[in-house]
Amino acid sequence: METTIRKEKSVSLSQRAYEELRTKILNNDLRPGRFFLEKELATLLGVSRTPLKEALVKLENEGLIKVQPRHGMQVIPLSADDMAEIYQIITSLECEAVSTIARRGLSNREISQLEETGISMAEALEQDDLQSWARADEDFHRLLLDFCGNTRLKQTVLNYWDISHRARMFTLNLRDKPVNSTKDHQQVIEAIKAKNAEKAVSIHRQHRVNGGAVLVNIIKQYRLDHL
Amino acid sequence: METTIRKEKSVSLSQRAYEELRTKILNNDLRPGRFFLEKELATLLGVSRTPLKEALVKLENEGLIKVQPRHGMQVIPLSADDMAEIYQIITSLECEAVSTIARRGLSNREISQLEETGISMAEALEQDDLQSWARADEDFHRLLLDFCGNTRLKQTVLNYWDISHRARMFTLNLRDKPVNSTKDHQQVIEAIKAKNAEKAVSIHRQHRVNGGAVLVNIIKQYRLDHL
DNA sequence: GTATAATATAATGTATAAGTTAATGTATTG
DNA sequence: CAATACATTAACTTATACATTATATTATAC
Repeated sequence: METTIRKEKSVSLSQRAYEELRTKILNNDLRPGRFFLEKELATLLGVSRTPLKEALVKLENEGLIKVQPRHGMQVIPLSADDMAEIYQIITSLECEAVSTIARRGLSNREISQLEETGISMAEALEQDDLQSWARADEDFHRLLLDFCGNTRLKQTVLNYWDISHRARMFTLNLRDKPVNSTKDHQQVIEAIKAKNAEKAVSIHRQHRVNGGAVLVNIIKQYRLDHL
Repeated sequence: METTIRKEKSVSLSQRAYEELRTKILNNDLRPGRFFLEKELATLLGVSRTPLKEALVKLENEGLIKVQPRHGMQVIPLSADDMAEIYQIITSLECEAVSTIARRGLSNREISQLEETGISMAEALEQDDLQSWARADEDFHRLLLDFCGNTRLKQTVLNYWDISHRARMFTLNLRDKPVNSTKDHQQVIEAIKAKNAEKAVSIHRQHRVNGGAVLVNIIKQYRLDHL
């Protein structure tokens, strides 16, 4: 508790503004496309404009928002085309990570960690808990990025996850039950165990291409052009 | 002339600070690893600290610098491992672009544009003009990114090009004459013409993997751990 | 009624002062 | 000589005042 307080005190206002704003964006608390003026946001976050501006520069650089001078900032709405672009990048880089891992191999401990996420996903499905399922699914993908060992690749993918997060969470309940995901993950793990990079990449790519297509189609189907 | 002045006037001080600082970084005008205090940079660029801070936030976000509170900012030195990481990402995303292009095909005009860069590269080699060669080489890669049509993928790759630019320019004169590059490029173009995505990707990947290995090896060989 | 010019307003850019805090220097003690 | 405590200095954070400029509103001319 005390360390939390102390840690909280050491975070600058600009860092706090950044984190709060980013959380609101990812939680769909700020309607995409709507403009928010600097003074509105400063009041909302309880800071002056200087730390707020710093936060806005970071978020714009990360592709989550766009600042239009004199009109304010807006959460960038995501179209189906945007999602297709983003998934193309995520797929490419994750496959690169999978390829690296499969060629190098993983320790038994690392394999266990991956398998545990599959168990969690299956349990979450049994309990009809899509939020837990999504977290376990993300754990799987994140572990792949961790094991790859390329910190910049991981950071780049995480950034694109952020950008697509709202759309992924928004459409979670609109998709069919993700029973295939667990199978795909298991097959990727098997291929990694066998050090079959080509197969691991092929399965993972198909997994991501399918997932991306589902998402893009939902956006088109529901005409959600302001996600 | 007047439009230049007017355009110049409309660029904010923070944008100007960002561009000047970025140019200095890419030109190796600021020694990597050395710290520069905010007030030093503000004086150097002739601005106050507010626009400078904004510039620093952007550059740090782009991975070109690191700001260490109370010590100032430093251009991030690049090690051989860093370059290996960066080239892994560039290679993966460029190959994704090549795959997309080769599967979709290019117009005759687009093919011509690519071939023109090969001509420029050959001419530059004849004249022993490595700077011109480097520009033509970059033109080739940039066109691939343009034709792919994924603006985020292009932006991400350009950002990593930026980060690696200093190392690439620094080592330009330390590498063997890049005669293979022109051949590789030509073969990629031929495979794209034939809509052979697998072949185009394979050649391009090998091209980039080789280029990356050369760079990484030069950094290791010359012990250039502060590039 | 429409187009244009003038004016007012509001949003943002920028500079800088004040406050906070971390780094450094110095003195003291064991 | 090393470790620790304290004082000083310097770097950065933050708030806000002022300047600039883009946008909105109003007035005027045709």
